[in-house]
Amino acid sequence: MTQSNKPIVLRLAAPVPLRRPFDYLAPEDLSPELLRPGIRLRVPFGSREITAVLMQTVDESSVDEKQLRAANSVLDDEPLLGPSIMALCSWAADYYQHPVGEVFSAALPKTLRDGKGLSETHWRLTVRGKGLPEGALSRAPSQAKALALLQNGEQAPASLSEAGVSSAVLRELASKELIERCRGTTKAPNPGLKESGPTLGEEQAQALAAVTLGEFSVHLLQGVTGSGKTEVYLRLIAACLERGDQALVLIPEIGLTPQTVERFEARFKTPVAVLHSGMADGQRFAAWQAAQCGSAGIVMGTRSAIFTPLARPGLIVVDEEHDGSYKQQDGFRYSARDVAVKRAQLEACPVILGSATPSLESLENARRGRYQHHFLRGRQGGGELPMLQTLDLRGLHLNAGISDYLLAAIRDTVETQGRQALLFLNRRGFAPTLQCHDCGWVAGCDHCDARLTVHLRKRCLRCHHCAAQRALPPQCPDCGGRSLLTHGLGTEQTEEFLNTVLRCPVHRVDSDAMRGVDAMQSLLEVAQGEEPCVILGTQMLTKGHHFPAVQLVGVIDADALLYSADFRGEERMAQLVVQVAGRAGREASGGKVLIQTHYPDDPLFESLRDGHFEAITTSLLEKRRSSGLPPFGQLMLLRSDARDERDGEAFLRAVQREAQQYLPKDCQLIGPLPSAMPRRAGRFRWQLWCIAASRRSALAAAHLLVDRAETLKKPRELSWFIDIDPSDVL
DNA sequence: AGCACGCCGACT
DNA sequence: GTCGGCGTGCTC
Repeated sequence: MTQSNKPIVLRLAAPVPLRRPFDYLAPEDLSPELLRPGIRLRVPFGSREITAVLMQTVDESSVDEKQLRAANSVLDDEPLLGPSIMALCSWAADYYQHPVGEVFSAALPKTLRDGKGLSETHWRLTVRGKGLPEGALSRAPSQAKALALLQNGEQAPASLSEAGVSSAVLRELASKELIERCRGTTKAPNPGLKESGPTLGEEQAQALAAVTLGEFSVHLLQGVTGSGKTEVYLRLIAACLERGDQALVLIPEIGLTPQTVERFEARFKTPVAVLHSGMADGQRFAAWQAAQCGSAGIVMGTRSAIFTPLARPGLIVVDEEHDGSYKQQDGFRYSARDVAVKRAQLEACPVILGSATPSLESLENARRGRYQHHFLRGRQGGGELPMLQTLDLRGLHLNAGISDYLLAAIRDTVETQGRQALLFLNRRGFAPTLQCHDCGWVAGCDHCDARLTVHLRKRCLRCHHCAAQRALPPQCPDCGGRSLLTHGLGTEQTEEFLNTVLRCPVHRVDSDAMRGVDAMQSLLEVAQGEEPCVILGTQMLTKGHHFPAVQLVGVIDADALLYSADFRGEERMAQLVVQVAGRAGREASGGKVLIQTHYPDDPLFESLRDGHFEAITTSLLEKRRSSGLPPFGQLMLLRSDARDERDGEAFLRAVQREAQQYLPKDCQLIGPLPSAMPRRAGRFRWQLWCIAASRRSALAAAHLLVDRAETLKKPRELSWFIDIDPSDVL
């Protein structure tokens, strides 16, 4: 009996937007044990050569073997991605129904995606350097010192420069062939502390004790601003490092301020690798490598850092887990918080989700006992929670949105008490509408179903949904009328008003005012300086920053948040008010929060006033349960985007018709519906909702929808995508 | 996403 | 007569 010598088939993730892997034959003359999942290969792809990641080797290809091409070369002798990251990426590609290749791309820095090798970043002694007789470099003390440091093994450039060794000295030693570059290898992170933390409170100690390292568990750590969540993270990280493991810390996008990193660096001796989207490729690559080889004990980053491989993962922390920036809003639309939980499971380590205002999803998971729930109720350092007060706006006279009562409170804060006031208004610009008083014309965007916002400072009209911008017209373009009115309110207007009635500085904090890299930094410096002032801003203000001298927080228009078309409007409003309130009186006591609303009797405001965030979440969860919305039903959207007004609707309707008969029983298709803003940037957007009662059928439904959408023929210029667990349904 | 192949307008 | 416009179809 002749046994045919079956070739090994390589299943690869190729960096193309296709939802399937590609099979190849192994390169000629290669010992099979080198073909380990997680290595990269160069393979011919159409007419070009690409870098792909080996997912697995299989005995038989799903395509005709004659069509298989052989890989050109193997790039790595060791897998770049370990088994848990490999499994994580495969899971994510399936769960989010996103092309595998693009998911794997998220786990590699650009340099490695492009096929370059791991760089040799560290320094070590050469044979010659090791054999150097004692006292040989007595005339070059800095070189001798560097050599002495390297006796203990290879060193990263960062740790050498910290020890006072300049790169010039290293160059000199390298030219004498006493030292050489090498690849940094796994090395236990230095678990030592630079400084010890404060004594833990009882609740903090309890939370800390509940986390067992070395096994999977999910912990929801709920504590108001100033309750010491970070201290619990730091203690856990210390324990993790003590075991020789690394910790991965995720923080929201805007929260990644130098201060956040500094706080960790001040506590620990181990290097902290920082990863975020704004970094240069080189820096990012260096941080990735430090995480992957294990030379950094702490890896800290924004959303995308969740896919960074760690040599010895021991703990994952997701700070401000409710934060919207954890959900990617284009391309690969994953939630880093949810991926973190999956990753912890695969790595068999604990994950801590921390927030003052947890998402309803996490709260429900805690209620069901899937997550352990820990509360930190007391404020560290004896600071008291600010008093929340609603201000009934009905019938009151307003100046730029500010009632006389709020103005008096601001005056009292800055002028009498010499403290700072923080005002929150979630609309930038001067006014959201420009109208002609003579004919009623309203300035609208040519490309979106939106009104243009008046920006007086820049004397222009801007669309906040696309790039459109034009000069402020001197007269009505329709009738030539000269009296143009503005309606509604924006931060610019309130700023202008406050400047006319207050003597202290008014600092505006929105994406217009915070253009430069340093703008936020210098504002924070002003705020730390404790000079009496008003800080007026949008959403930007609610994230993480410390304003120690703020005594009064004003929410100028709480109602606007409630009117959101999104079903998460109320949840967001409550989170936002609590977050913004957390900025008040952090160090001092007697902080006050004033919420301006026309609906002071709304139970939501009543609960906020009484400090019952839990009462709010309980009632919101009840509403979600009765309507079958998340977290009780799993939501996904098939969204279309086309130049033609009707194409998207027709396409989604066709998908719906075909999918309907195969849909699991506990799933429901709704729509197609036009988006809340049907036309945006010149494209018409439609969406098909799918709500599934169970996770299992949600996955089946997602497969089904994508399969139908891929098969059905569609107009050329129509594009579609699926959004699993969407954060915004607008 | 790339990239090639493919069939119609203004240039050396 | 060709260079090149971007429509459309494929990539193991």
